[in-house]
Amino acid sequence: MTVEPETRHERKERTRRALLDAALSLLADRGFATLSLREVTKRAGIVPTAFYRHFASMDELGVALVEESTSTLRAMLRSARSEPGNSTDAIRASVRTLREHVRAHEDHFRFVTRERYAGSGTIGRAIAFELKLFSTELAVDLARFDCLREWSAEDLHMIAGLIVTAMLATVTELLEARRRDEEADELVLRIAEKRLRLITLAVPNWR
Amino acid sequence: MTVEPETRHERKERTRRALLDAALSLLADRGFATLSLREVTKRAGIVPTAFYRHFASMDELGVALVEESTSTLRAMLRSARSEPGNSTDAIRASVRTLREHVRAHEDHFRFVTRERYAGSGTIGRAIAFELKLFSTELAVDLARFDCLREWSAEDLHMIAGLIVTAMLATVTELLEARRRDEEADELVLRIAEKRLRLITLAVPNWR
DNA sequence: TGTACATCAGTGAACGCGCGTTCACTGATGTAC
DNA sequence: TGTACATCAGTGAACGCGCGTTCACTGATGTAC
Repeated sequence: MTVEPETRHERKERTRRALLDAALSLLADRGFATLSLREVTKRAGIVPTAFYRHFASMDELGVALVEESTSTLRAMLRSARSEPGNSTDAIRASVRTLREHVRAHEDHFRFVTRERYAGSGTIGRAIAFELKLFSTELAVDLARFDCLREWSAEDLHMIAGLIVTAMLATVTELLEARRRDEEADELVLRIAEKRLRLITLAVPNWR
Repeated sequence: MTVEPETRHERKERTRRALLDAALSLLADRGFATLSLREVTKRAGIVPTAFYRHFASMDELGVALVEESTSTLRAMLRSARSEPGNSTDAIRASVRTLREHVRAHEDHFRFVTRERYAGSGTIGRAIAFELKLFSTELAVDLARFDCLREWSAEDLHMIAGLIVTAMLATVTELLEARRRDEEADELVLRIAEKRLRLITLAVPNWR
């Protein structure tokens, strides 16, 4: 086993990563606002004062977590886009995609769903902004469907918002249905599918 | 102006009320977990140690807030129940009822929507439990409608959950649309009505 | 390649502060006779 | 009604602790020649 040479830059990046991971692991059952700088550095294995080599404040670390998390969300949206046009299949596939991504990045999804309403600080606003963007992108996607082509912008945003809200509810349900409990997981997915199906069934009757 | 005589019990009750109100006002833009006992007692106008004459811990105060808030929620459900059977009118009336109750008890609604996902402590669990109960009661109400009479229990709970989720989203939107901004308020209500209408339109197509 | 200097991630001591909780207390209200 | 004692909401001093932030530092890595 040879010793990997590591540049100063690489080492710094590794410590930054350790700080972010330390924060994420501490966030498993608490809100971001209750995290202390000393706690995070302790778990990351550095001295408190070294924190400032990476972030000016805990708030700045929080913003970095939002950025990471939203790029996870975006990756999910990209996956979901390449799915069948048939609505029943699309729903099925979307929900499965959601499950996969939630399981692969539980900490990011927990962070987003938990901090969304946690306060009125920088983090909450950043998350709200990203989710709004997310909903808007979904509205654009929906507009491509034949049956929705003539809907007004407001109505498209309304339905996109409803879908995002329903999906976020599913995310928190998945996070509560503890990993490995296959049965609870499947129930959550079945209800999630039903919710989406209900929404699509309403479309032909609109107006 | 005569001096009101006050029993020891009345005085104690008044201080307890002051503690709850102090907490609620501090919760306007922060999470419950970030509140300190000293801060709450300071705002309530008593010395920190006197806190223990009323609650064994901040957590116990939090539970008292959950109880208060859920009784506010129940009062709202009761109002909503005495509404017209016609679905369009019922939706309109429900949304207006929601607005009224939110405006009358902003602090309770903010507390519930914010602490719902805030952590995994006693408070979050108590709120989740109450909302589940709320959703179940709504499912029972829905079962009385002709068009939903033959739905399975799972499907009724699914639709009730969707409605509760949509309504909670409306609550946070109302809390964000600052009081007095009549225009923003009306927009929120219009979208809220549309969401509910969309859900009801799906019903005849189910199965 | 070798040397001399600059950079900078991480260290460790120190600071003042607000925290939750303990304790013995005060003095007004309540109760028993 | 008057007195003597009990209750108990609220007080104030004190404690040890973890907090964020400052500062001068160390020593390995990077750079210029």
